[in-house]
Amino acid sequence: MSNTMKASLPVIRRLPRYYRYITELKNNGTTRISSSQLAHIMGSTPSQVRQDFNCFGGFGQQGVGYSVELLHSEIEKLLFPEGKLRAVLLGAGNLGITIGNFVLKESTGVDLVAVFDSDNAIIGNKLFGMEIMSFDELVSFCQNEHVDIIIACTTKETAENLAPHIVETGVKGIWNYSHFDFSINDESLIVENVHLRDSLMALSYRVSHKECPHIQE
Amino acid sequence: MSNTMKASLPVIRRLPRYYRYITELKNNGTTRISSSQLAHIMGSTPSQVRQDFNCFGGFGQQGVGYSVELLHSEIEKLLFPEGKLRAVLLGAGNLGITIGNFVLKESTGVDLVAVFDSDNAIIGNKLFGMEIMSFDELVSFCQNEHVDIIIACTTKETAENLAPHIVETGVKGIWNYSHFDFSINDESLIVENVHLRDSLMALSYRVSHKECPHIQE
DNA sequence: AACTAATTGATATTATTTTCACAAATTTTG
DNA sequence: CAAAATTTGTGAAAATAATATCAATTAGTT
Repeated sequence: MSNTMKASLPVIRRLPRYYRYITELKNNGTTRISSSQLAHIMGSTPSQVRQDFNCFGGFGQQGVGYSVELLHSEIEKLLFPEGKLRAVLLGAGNLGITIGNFVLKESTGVDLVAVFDSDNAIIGNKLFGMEIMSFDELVSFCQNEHVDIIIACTTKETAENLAPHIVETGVKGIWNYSHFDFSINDESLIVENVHLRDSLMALSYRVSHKECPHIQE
Repeated sequence: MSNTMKASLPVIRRLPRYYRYITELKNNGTTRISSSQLAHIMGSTPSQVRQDFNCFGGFGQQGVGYSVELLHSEIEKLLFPEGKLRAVLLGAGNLGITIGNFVLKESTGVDLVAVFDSDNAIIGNKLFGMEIMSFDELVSFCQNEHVDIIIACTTKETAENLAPHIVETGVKGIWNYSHFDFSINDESLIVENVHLRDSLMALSYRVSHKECPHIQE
């Protein structure tokens, strides 16, 4: 039955939103939903909803719709098939602390297991109940403790310096908040960039060019 | 000469990255660059670079390439055509403080002019040298002080409650960190979502399905 | 038990985005 | 100064993504 081609990046990026809304529906006590209802909530089209789910074999039943319970558990399995991922935080500054807090309190599926920084003044201090470690210990820690992802909240320069060692750590992905673009974006190491400045600039462009994008010649 | 069709969203989202790298080149003292060199830095193709710039009329010279100086100033004009945007921060919690700091210290083109929160315990306190105001004052402040964008760092619930009043404020855009999806995403009000949880989940999916996306039937 | 309405899964079509190909313009070289 | 080497701008082609269509399936109704 299952069609099951590889899901494209646009589809993957919609999965968390499906999960978000379906979790809400589940908590509401809704048990069944149609592609059109879901499309309405998502601001997309019924076709897209069905097409998206069919990338993974299709979770619905013709004539009936989708079971919210089933959708929820299937998408959860897609997002976190191997249980929780183990993450380490690089950079215990303002941003690092905020993101670390977020991961600890508001994220599903990811455990924060260590914090690293370059500043000798704070190494050894406790953060989130963990001792802040030196970057010197990063590679061996990751190798020994089975770390899945690195959360990079450092400066551009620090990220740049660390980059050559990242491959040695054996991690599978980087959640990157630094202004440095980790170029190793192949199958062996996936980089998810959260470039706040870029996002703000894109908003600025769109806000400034709402009407009158450019004069047609 | 200028082709000048409306720039598509993918093009707009690449603009800040161009700006980032071109600023670096400019600071390096590089004066000229070709589309292939720039493509190499950006991890894209020469064609795409040229096509992108041609959305805005094309900044290059045949046989020569692009002037780094000119590219920099032209893209800057595209991103911030009306000078700095005026922004207000909603939510003075952990995330709000971090993002506010970021805007004050690391962003180009955006000024933070006020901070709002719902918590009576902190209203009146100073943050970034500004008195934290109550949400009750939001609409009138925005109307009187010509605010361009709202930075939403509140809870989902607070964002949901505020949503109906956002149109009244007259702002042109929302930089949204809340888990609430502002649905009014039309020409009159542009929403740029920074859904950290979604981004982390997308990373989780990609990390977990690196090899073996799904078995081809 | 047959008929109607609803709804998915799958295929086809359309739209969008990226890449290719080449003429036009410029610089460099012999 | 002509020829060769670059390199952009632009229109065409290819690839990708979104939407529409419709047969197949199910639930409900009379």
